[in-house]
Amino acid sequence: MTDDAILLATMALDAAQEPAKVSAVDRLVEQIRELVRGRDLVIGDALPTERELGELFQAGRNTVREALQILKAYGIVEVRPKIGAVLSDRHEEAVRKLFAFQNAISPASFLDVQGYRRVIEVGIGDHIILNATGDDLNHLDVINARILDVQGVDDAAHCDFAFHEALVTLAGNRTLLTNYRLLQPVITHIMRVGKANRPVQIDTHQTHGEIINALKARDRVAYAYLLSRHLEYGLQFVGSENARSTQTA
Amino acid sequence: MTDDAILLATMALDAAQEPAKVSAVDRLVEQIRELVRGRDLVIGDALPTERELGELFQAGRNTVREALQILKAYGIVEVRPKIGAVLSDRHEEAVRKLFAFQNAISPASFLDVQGYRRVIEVGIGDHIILNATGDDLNHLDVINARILDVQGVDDAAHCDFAFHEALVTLAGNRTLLTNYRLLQPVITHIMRVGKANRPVQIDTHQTHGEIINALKARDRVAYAYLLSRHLEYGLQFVGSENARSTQTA
DNA sequence: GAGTGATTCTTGGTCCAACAAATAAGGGCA
DNA sequence: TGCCCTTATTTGTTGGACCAAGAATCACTC
Repeated sequence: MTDDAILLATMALDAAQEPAKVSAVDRLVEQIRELVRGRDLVIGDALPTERELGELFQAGRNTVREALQILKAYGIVEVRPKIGAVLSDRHEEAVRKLFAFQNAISPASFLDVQGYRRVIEVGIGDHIILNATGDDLNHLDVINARILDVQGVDDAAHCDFAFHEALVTLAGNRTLLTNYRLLQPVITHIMRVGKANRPVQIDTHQTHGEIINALKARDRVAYAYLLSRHLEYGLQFVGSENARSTQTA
Repeated sequence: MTDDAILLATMALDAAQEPAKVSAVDRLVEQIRELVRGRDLVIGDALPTERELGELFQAGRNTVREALQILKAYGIVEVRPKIGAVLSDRHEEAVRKLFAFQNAISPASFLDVQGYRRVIEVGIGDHIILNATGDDLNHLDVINARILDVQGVDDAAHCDFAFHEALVTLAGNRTLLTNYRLLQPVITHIMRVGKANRPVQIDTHQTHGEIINALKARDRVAYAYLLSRHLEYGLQFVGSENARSTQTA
């Protein structure tokens, strides 16, 4: 945890590089964060009421509300009527939402995302083959089986993503997993489009199974081949749907 | 979720629009986004004033302001006094900031980040070797040369990152590049710590040069080896820094 | 005394009015 | 023309008002 301590300290330094231009709202955001840190509040604890915060920091309630809106957008608090603002653990979700927001403005092509996935999922093959236990791989089977039980396109897409997410989890790298999860909305959307054209739960389950078998056989070449083909397979369907794909993977 | 259904129904009666959020602020956020899309506004264009937005969407100015605070936190508008809200291109920066914020709460270890970088940077080797032109690789030389001209640790770290960023850029995948850039604060910090112990601009330049030469020779094995060693090389210094820091603390 | 229903009170959600600060815009002047 | 000053507009901030929803309290009944 020494790494984390240092990282934490410097991140704080990086964040505090805005000398001038302090609006009351920004000041309040920082003060509320300090309040949270100072009181050692944990997820689920409630902050003072808006009126109390205003009195505490000498600010109007509207100003407090604007600060809370920012904190809410950042996913650190969740404000419930009558209860007030409570500390939330939705920051990862907030990052995902913001990321999708950005993609909605300047959308990356499907091909682009699939290319990213290929680099990641193929790249972790070696680590999985060298380190994954039999139980790990059997767990993949369990997750893969779920796709046979669902009906709607949305659920199927979520099951599909859950499998790939489990795959990435086996890489044992938190940064990698966090980054991969960032693309969850985009990836599931790609899957939805693919599955909408033609329900392929059985095919997907089959292909996932082959990928798992390649891992069980510790065959890195087969794994990379099957995975690449799997990702490209979905592409031919989204290709007809979305003609915006210009990037090369 | 029955409450949501009821609320949704009333919203439909009220606004006759698609499932807008239950809050007027969230509704405004969406309406302003639609306004931007509908008018084909580009970066730098100004939105209507707060009062005009309020009149346009039947909302009070404070409500408009709360919506603008969210949009501002999301990095898609910037509010300037007297001018009003203008469209901004800071959304990527906003994502990075929020991502760093998340890391400050649950920080990943250095080893974790370096492992992520290894997967990415090694994984794109094949694509670079197959697709990069001579000019592309010469451009890497240009960027690499800059590290010899700088003095401070911070500048050296930024140059170092710029090289790796240029490397990832050659993968020609926007999603990949965006994700890599997300870790810029963390990565540059790792570099700062490494270079603080011992100024190694010349060594770094040398190693980067070897990596470029491997790419020029289209030698993927050498590229993967040199890059892996390069990333591990930095690790030993951050390791000693951690130990030293623990003793002092 | 326990349970239950009505009432009160607190709190967030929204809006308005007012003032301060900042600044773009326009007019006056050399 | 070019510069400076005034003015008007707009954001920044605050306080207050009201509403709706839900928690808390109290009164009533069994």
